[in-house]
Amino acid sequence: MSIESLKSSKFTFQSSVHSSHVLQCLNEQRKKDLLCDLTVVAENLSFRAHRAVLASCSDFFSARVSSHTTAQGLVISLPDEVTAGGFEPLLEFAYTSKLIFTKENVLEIRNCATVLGFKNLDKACFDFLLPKFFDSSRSGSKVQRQRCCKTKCCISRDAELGFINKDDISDEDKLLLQPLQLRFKEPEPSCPPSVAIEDVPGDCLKVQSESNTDYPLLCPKYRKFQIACGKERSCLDVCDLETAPVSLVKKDENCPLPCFPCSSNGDCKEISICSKTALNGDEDSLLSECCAPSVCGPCSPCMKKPSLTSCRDSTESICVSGDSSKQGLPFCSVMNDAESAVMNSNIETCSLDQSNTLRSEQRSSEEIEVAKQLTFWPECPAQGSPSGLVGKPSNFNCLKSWHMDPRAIECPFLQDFGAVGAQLHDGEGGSTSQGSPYVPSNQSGEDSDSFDTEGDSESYSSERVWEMALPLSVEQIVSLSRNDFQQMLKQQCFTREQLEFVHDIRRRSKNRIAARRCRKRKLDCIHNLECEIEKLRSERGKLTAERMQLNQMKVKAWQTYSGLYERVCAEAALRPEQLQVLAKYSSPDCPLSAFLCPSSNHSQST
DNA sequence: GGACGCTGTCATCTT
DNA sequence: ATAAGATGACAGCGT
Repeated sequence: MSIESLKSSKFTFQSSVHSSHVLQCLNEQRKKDLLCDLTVVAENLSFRAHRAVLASCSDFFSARVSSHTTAQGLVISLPDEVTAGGFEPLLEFAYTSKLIFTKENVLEIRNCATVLGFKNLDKACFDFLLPKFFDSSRSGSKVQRQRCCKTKCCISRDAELGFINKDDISDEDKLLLQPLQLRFKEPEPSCPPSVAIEDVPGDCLKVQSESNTDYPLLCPKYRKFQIACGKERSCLDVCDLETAPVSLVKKDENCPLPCFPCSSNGDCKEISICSKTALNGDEDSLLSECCAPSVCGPCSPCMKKPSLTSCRDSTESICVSGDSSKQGLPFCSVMNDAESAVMNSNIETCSLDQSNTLRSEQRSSEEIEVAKQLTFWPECPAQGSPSGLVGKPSNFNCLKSWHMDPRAIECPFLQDFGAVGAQLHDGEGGSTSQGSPYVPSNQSGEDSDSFDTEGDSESYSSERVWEMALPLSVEQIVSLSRNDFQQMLKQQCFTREQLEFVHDIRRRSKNRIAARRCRKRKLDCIHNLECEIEKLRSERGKLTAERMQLNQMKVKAWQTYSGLYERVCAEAALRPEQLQVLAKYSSPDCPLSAFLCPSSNHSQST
């Protein structure tokens, strides 16, 4: 395609975050009851909403809303079978794409979803999920799991392998299981439904209960601190807030701080399902959006493949529409994740043309030419390569140079550091990190010494990530579970240098986080011990005062009884030998003894 | 310029 | 065997 023809081409900018932003704004409006034009009544509760939103999610609302022309004040009473408890999560889902449910209410929600004709949920979610929840047929072989971290690990591993049956899990296990990211076994390698119970990078999730001595579920690693800090420990100590995925934060009324959904009774099982399909309408991908690391190939079908970062991912893509009439096929080139990682952005390359190999050469040069027409594209060699666009060194170079252009910093595409995805081939181009003329000389190559002493290690790591042309961010390298990480390494074609770097980044980042946790625990422990010391001091003061008071009372009582004894003995006119016998069988504390030998006993009692 | 606190990293141990 | 996390020790940096 010539430059002239490209100049006459139409360009399309497609933002995949736009829709989620819009939805988010709508949700905020709903919460503030702004621009809401619909009241939904379920049982005795009413919910405000935007009719357009509900109509777009639900057949029921679509039918009901379209039959009303009232501009304002439309009130829709839901059928009796739709409960408020079942509807509310659906309403949340309509505005957030996330369905939060428990094992207890999943059936209720499913029923409501069915009645209301909630799209994207029925088949993709419940039909898959419910058997996992309620099928007890697969529970036979499960062994009794140990509590604490090992439980989590076992469950995590089983869950990742898809062998888990939630019925097999004890309440404590559920507690541990809940924040994990479960991926049930996928029947098909492509586009399988999955359930996400999102992952917690932290460790044991048992929050200390009121009893304070309830340690059994704690990880032994934490037990020392837990025991040392005793009662003062709170959920904050266990929950790693720094790395907690927001979407799984449960609002625990017992915990003033946002923490993972743990409760003292061990009964926590809220599960969050993220769905992009509410935005893109891809029903099949409903549950796959929250799961395993996967490599997105260049073709549209693979867009359904699980995306590692889908729960938080926001992607931007540039869609360059070529002249389809000349191409013979629709041509949509979206720069792929490989490049996107290089640019710390999510610019995908995907061709609707299944035979993308043929066109990739054209596309690479075309894209460069097209990009040149965008004002922020700097000069770069328009090299073609028959090996395909993805991961081609020429494009990397271009993209790198683009990234390094100061103007590009303002480019919204470069704001996100997100997507995992495209394959990064190191074929004929070799390592893109080696000898790239676009990499600043002071940052190229291995410079571990300077790395260690860089001021901002994390940002430096991020820089290195794109220097190394890695298709994922530091955050992703660190936050991947072990299995996911291994899977990712298998799927990516890393050079040895890249591999070492990824491992290095992961190790150091994890250790950095661990060191922070460790220091925080120490500080918390010190603080708690200080509090404990204060408390003990205060308690000691109280006890000392109490003891003095009791002593005074004792003296007073002794004096009183002493007087009474004296009177009794005097009135009884006991003879001395009778008094001796009486004293013999009296305790030394008895006033009679003092009466007989006042000096010794009195001084003793005081 | 030294003390101090914070932070990242490494080495080592435990799980 | 391997990975992950915890933690002591050390070093660099800023105040």
